Amino acid sequence: MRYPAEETAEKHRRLLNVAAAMFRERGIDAVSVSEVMKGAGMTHGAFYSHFASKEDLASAAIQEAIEQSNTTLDQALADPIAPKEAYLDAYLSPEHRDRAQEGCPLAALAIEIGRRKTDTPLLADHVKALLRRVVAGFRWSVRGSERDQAILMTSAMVGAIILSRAVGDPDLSDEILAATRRQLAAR
Amino acid sequence: MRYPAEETAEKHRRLLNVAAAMFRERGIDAVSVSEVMKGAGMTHGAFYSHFASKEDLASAAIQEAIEQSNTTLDQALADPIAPKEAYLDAYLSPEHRDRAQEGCPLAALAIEIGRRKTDTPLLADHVKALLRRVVAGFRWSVRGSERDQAILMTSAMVGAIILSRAVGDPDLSDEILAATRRQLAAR
DNA sequence: TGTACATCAGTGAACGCGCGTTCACTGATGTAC
DNA sequence: TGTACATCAGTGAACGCGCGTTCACTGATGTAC
Repeated sequence: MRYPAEETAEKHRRLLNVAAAMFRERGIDAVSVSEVMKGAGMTHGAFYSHFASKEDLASAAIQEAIEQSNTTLDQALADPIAPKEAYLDAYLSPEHRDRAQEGCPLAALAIEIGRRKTDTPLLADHVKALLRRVVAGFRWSVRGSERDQAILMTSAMVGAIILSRAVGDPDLSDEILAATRRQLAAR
Repeated sequence: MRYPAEETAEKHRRLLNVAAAMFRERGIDAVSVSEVMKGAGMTHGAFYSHFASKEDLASAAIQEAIEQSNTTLDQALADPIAPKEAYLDAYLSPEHRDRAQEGCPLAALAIEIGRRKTDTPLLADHVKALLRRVVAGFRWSVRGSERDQAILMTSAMVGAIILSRAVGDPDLSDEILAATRRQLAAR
């Protein structure tokens, strides 16, 4: 049967949010179309009224996750005293490590996206924009190499979250986050 | 038919090497048992004469990849002049980025291993040993925080390779490697 | 404003396919005598 | 040293299963008049 336009748009939005969360938590390949549809309260057949393919959903969900994650940086940049420290605190926190489904898409999907190639441009644009904002928005101790420092910071943050999730050991995991935070805040 | 013991052991070794390479290149989930067997020149049925399950092969192949990757650090530590710079040069090189199949298992599999949980202890032990050797084997500019510096270095190296593989853009990819290298060498 | 009908998002059965795993079978090797 | 036979790695067909995708059907909505 036909449905009201606003209801359809709302379901589409719900689908994107559910997919963006499930993909980040478990990986794109490991999540089935049926699971996403079930998560949004529908049956799998309706999927193709919203997206042309799973590949298509993946791109849209990655874009959605990128947009969501940008608000974390927005909030840190709004900190009048120490935006860099606010960003480090939020990103390198045990909460972020334990909640991949609403966390940084780079830390959750970068390896998988690197392999599927289709969505690498999406990530490239995101990283470029991220670096630009980080270079301009944070205070850097060494002059002249701001962009290099922003790249090191980004690499280390992404790497630290990934490693903290990959080592089961809670002590080592916490230490990786804390040490990376200390080192990056000290510069 | 029965086969000579040495021939069987050789096939087992070949299986491990093929799996360690294919898993790093394409991810554990994306590689099928049949593909690994074909890569080792056998048919899929023989797989269960060598491993109890794909899960079992995954653990063994991760261990194999870890051991292989340790020789990269061995070589750098053997450098009499600048072991840290030698390690950074080898790890943060375009060659390493482009050859995941023979590269660092952390950069290739950390996210997937973080999700499957079974093999997180393997990675924890690897990271602990890696940090110990890096702390002891490299020269550190700031005294007292050697372990923190080693953790930042490891996080940044792993993150930089993952990001350099995830952004399609060749210029940005090269820049991420070069900037991370410059920043880590400067300390 | 009321009526007739085309639209199309959602349902659930069905599709072909490749997955991990099992199994009956083969036959040279390694062992017992 | 020669003979008889148990072993077991490898083959390839077959298993059930879940995947992404397709399809005939439904029926309230939105549109045309």
